[in-house]
Amino acid sequence: MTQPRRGRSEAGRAEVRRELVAAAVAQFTEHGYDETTVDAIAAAAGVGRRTFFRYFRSKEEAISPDHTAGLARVADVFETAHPSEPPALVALRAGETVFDLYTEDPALSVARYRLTHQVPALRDRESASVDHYRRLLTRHLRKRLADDPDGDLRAAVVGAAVVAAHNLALRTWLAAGAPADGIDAMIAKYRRVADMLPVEQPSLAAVTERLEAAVDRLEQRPPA
Amino acid sequence: MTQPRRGRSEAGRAEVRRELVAAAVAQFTEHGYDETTVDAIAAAAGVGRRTFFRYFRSKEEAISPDHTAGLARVADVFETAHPSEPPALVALRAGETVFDLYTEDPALSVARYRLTHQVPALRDRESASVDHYRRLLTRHLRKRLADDPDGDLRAAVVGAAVVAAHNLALRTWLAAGAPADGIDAMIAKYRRVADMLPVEQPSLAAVTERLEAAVDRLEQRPPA
DNA sequence: GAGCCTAACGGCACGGAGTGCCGTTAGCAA
DNA sequence: TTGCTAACGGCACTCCGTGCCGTTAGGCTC
Repeated sequence: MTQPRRGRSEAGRAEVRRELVAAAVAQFTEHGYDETTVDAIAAAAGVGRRTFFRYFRSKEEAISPDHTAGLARVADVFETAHPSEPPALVALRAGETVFDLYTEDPALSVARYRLTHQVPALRDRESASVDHYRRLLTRHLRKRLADDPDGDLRAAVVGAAVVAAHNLALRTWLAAGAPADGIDAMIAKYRRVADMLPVEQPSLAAVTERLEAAVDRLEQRPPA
Repeated sequence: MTQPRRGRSEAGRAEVRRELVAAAVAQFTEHGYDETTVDAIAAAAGVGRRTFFRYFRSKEEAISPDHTAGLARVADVFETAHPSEPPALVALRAGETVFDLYTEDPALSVARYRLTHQVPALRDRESASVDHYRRLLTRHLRKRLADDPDGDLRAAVVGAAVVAAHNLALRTWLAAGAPADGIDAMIAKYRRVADMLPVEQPSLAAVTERLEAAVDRLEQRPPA
C-alpha cells in the first residue's frame, strides 16, 4: 500500500494503527472474516505480519473498537460523582459518555457493527467487551449501595439494565446506518431506561402516588 | 487411562465425553489452562487428539457446560406460557429452570466456576454464553410486549435484569462452594429481582404525561 | 457363527494464529 | 558524524482446528 517505513514516531504509530483497522475492515467485508489472514491485512497496510501483533493482540481485536477510553470515562464519572446523587443516575450519566466512541466515526462504526453481527467469533468477542462495561458499572454501583440490604442484587440489575439500554439504542442507530440526525433519538431512547430502573428510596411509586392524589384533589375542587 | 476402545455405542460416547470433561478440569486446575494442550487432555482420557474435536468444537468448550438443554427449556417455557401471564414473570420462571444444570453436579460446577473466573479466555467465553440466554429472553419478551410503545426497551431491560440476577445468585452460591442447603437461598435471591422489574409500576413517562395533562386542564380553568 | 454395514476412531498432514528471538534500521540527540 | 533507542520484519516454533482416509468395533442379517 505504501513504501516500507521503519522506526516510527508516536504519530506514525497512530497512523499505522488506523491503516491496519481500515485494511482489516475492508478485507473482512470483501472476502469474509475466516478467509482473510493476518498476513493479508498486514500486507494491505504495508507492514509485516509480526508488526500486526504489536498493534493488536489477536485477529479479532483489529475489528473491535478500543474500549480503554470508554472504560476510563465510566470509572471517572463514578469517582467524581457526588455521594448524594442517586446511584442509578450516576450509572446513566456514565453510560452516556460512551456514545462518543461510536459517533466520532459513524461509517467505521457501521462497518464494524455489520461485521460483528454476522461473524460468530466477532459477536462473541463483542459480548465479552460489553460484559466488561457491565461488570465495571456493577462494581461501582455496589459500592454506592453498600447500605442497601439487597444492594448487590440492585447493583447487578441496574448495571445490566443500563448496559442493555445503551446497546439497544446504539444498535438501533447503527442498524439504521448511523444518521447524524438520529443521535438525539438514540440518546433519548437510552435515557428512557431511567423510568424502568429500580430507584432507591424514596420510592418512585410512593412519590407519584402522592402527586397523583394531590392533582386529583385539585381537579375535583369546584371552580369559583 | 483405559484400554483402547473403538466403535462406541451411544452410552459409550456419553462416557467418553464425561472422561474428557473430567480430564480437562483436572489438567487445567493442576497445570493451568494455557499450559495444558488438547493432546494432553485426550491422552488422559484415553482417546486420540482427533477424537477430542469430535466431542468439542474447541479447547474452551471442554470446560464450559453444554447449554443446549438450558436454552431449550427457556424457549419451551415461553412457548407454553399463557398469553395473559405478565411477560416478566414468564422470564423469571424460564430463568429458574436453568439452575438445574448447575445443581445436578455441584462439585463439577464449582470446579468450572473457579477455572472460568481465573482464565480470561474462559471468562470471555462464559460472557458469550450468558449473552445467548439474554438474547433469547429478550427476543421472546419483545414478542410479548409488541403493543407496548417502549416494548423493545422494556424487553431488553427485563431480559438483562433477569439474566443478571440469575448469574449473581448462581455465582454467590458457587463461590460459597455450592452447599446443598444453599440452593433455596440462591433461588430466593434470584426471585427477589421481581421487585425490581419495570412491569408492575406504571412508567415514569406515563405518570408524567398524566400529571401534565391534569395541570393543563387546571390551567385552563379559572382558580377557585 | 460367518459375513456385512455403519459409525466411530486415530493417524496424518496442512493452514493459520500467536509468540519469542534477534539482527536491522529509522529517527533523534549530542 | 556518531551513538542511542525504539520500532520493525523475518524466522522458527508451538499449538489449535480441520479435511481426509484407512481401520476397527459392534450390531444386524441370514
